[in-house]
Amino acid sequence: MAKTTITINDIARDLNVAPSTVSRALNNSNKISEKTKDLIRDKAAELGYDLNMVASSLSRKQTNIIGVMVPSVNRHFFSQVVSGIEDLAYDAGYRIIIAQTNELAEREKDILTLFNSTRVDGIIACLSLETSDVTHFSKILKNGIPLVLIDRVSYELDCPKIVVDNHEGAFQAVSHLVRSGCKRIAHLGGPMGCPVFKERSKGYLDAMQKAGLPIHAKYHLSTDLSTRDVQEAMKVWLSMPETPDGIFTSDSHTGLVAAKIATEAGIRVPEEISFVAFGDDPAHEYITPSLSSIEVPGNEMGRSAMQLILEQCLGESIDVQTIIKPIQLIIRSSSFR
Amino acid sequence: MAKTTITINDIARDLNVAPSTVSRALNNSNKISEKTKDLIRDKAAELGYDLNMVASSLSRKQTNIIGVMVPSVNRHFFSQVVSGIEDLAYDAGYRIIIAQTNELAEREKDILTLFNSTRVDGIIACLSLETSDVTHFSKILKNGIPLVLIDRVSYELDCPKIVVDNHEGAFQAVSHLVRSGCKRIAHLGGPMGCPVFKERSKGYLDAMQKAGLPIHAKYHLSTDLSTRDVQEAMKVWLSMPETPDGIFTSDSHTGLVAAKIATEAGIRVPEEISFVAFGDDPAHEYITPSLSSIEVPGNEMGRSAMQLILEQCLGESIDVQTIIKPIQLIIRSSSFR
DNA sequence: CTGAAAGCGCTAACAG
DNA sequence: CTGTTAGCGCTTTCAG
Repeated sequence: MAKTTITINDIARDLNVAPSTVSRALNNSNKISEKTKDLIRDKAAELGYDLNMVASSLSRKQTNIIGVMVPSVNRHFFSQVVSGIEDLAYDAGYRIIIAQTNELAEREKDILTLFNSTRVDGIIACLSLETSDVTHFSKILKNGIPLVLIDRVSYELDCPKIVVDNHEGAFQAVSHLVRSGCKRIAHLGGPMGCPVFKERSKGYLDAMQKAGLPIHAKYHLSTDLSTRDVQEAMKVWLSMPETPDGIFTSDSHTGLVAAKIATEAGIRVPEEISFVAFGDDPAHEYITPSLSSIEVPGNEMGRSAMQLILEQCLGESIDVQTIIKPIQLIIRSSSFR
Repeated sequence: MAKTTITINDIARDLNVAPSTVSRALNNSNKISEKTKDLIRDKAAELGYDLNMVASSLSRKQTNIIGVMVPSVNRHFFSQVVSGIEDLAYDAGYRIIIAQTNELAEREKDILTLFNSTRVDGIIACLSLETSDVTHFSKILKNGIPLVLIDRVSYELDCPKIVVDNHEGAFQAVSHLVRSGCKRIAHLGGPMGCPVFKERSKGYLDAMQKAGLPIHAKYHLSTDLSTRDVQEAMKVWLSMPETPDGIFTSDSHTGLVAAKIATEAGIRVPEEISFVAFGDDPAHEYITPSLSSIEVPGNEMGRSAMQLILEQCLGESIDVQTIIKPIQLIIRSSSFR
C-alpha cells in the first residue's frame, strides 16, 4: 500500500483530539461542533488523508461492495447490464466487483464463495447456462445477503428477479412474422436447459398455434448459441424442398449469423425469408438488411437490479418478487414487407 | 452480513487450540502438523467457516483487489479488455472492481480516490477522452500502487503501458486502400484531444504522403465519435464534386455508421468507395459488405495489463515500460477490389 | 460536544 | 510445531 499511509490517529495527534472525534467529524456526525469539524477537515485535507475502507468495513460490518456475476462481460447484453449497475452503484457510493461464470456452474459456485469471503453487501447474478441446482444461492439467502437475479433466474429462489416476458416477446415476434405474410415459420432456439430459451420456444409454438399454422419438427431446431450450430441449422433449412419463409431466433447472435448465411446464399431478405431475433445488439442496425428484434432493456434491467439491492441494503423491506421489464418489437428491414 | 458469522475463534475454541494456529492451518503454513491441519480443516468445513477477507486484508495490508477503470464497459473494445482482465485475475485469486469514467476527467479523479480508499493492490486504467492533466495518477504512483495504463495512455506517467501502434495501424489501413486503387482517400478522425486519434491521423497523413497522394483539408474531417458527426461528414463528402473513393475511419463505430450511410445512399461499396476502420467489433463481420478493419486485441491487452499488475504485486520489479500489441489488418469486402 | 476503551476478524512477530 | 500478544485503522458504546 502507500508509503506512509496517514490515518485518523495522525490527524488526531496533530490536533490534540481523540481519534473518535476525528472519525465522527469526517463522517459528519451531528454531535461535533462545526468549528472542530472544519479544523479536522482542513487538517485531513492538508495531510492528504483518505479513508481506509478496509478498516471501516471491518468495523462497520459493511463493505459497500456489490458482487456482480454474469456469464461474460464481453457480450453486448451483459455489458449493458453491468454498465447500468455500475452507474447506479457509483452514484450511491457503492463499488462493484464483477466476475464471469463463463457459463460454468462450478465457477458460479466458486464465485459465490468468493463474494461471500469479500463480505459483499449484496449480489446481482445472472445464472449460467449450466446451472440447474441452485442450493449455493439458497445459502447466500440464508446468510441474509441481499440477492437479485437478473434475466436468467430461478423461481426456486426467494428473492427479487428482473426479467422480461420471454414468452410474450417470442409470441410478438412470431405474430409479427405471421402478419407480414409468412406461412412457414421456423424457430432457431437456444439451449433448452435454460428456462429463458424454453419460454421463448413456447412463445413461438403458441403463436404458431394461434395463427393456425402447422408446426413441423424440422422447423424447430435449437443451438448452443454457437455459430457452428447456426450453420448446421441453416444448411438443413435451406436444403429443404419447402424452405422456411420466416425465421425467429431466440438469440441475437444466432439471428445475426443466420441472416448473414441466408443473404450470402443469395436469398432475398425479407422477401424470401424474413428474420426476427430475440435480443438487441448494435449490429442489428448496421447490417443490411437491418435485423428486426425484440429489444431487451439490459441497461434498465441492471439499474433496476441495483436499485433493489440498494433498497435492501438500506434495510427497506422488499415485497417485490419479480419485475418484468417491457420488451419491444423493433421492426427493421429483415422483416418489413 | 451473515446471521451468525463464524470466525477462526469459534473453531479455535471448539478444538482447544489458539486462533493463530487455526489461521496458520487454513493458510496452509508449513509449520503446522498435517494432523492438526486436517483437524482444523474438518472443523472449518463442519462449521461452514469462510474467511473474512476484510479482516484479512486489514491485517495483511493487502486486499487482492484490482481497480479497473474504463470509459464505459458497454463498448465492445472495453468489454473485451475487462473480460481479459477478469479471466486472469480470477485465476490468480484476485478480484476486480470496475468503474466507468464515462469519458469524464472529473469522474476519473473521483474513481481514483475511490480506488485508493478501497486500498486496491493495483490499478488498470484507460484514460478518458477529456483527460489531459494526469497529476491524479502521479499521486497513485507516488503512493507506490502498481498502475498499468491501457490503450489510451500518457507518456508523462512512469508506469507500464499496453498499447497498439496507432500510427502503424492507420498507415497500414491507408496503404491498403492505396494498393487497392483508391486515389482520393478521406479520413474520418476522432477527438484530436486524445493522442490515440492524433496518432491515427498522423498515420493517415504519412501514408498519403508516401503514396504521393494529395491531401485535401476537406478530406480530413474528425468526429467526437457520435453518429451525428459521422452523418455530417458523410454529407459533406457525398455532396462534393469529387467524392472520396476510399475512407479510413479512426474508430470502429464511426466506420460502421459511415459505411451504412454510403450503402444506403446507393453507393457501391467497395467499388465506388472503399472503407477501412480502426478497431474491431463483431458487427464488422455481420454487415454487408463486411467492414475491413485494423483489429485491436482488446482481450489480449487486458490480459497483459493484468499480468503486469500481478507481477508487480508479487514484488517483481518491472523494467518493461511499454508493450506494443500487434494489430492486424483484416481485409473484408468493404475494401476488397 | 468530546474522550477513553473495546473490538471488528485476522495475521505476524516473538516466545517456547 | 503451537500459544501469546499485539496490532491493522476505524467505529462505537459508554462516560463525562
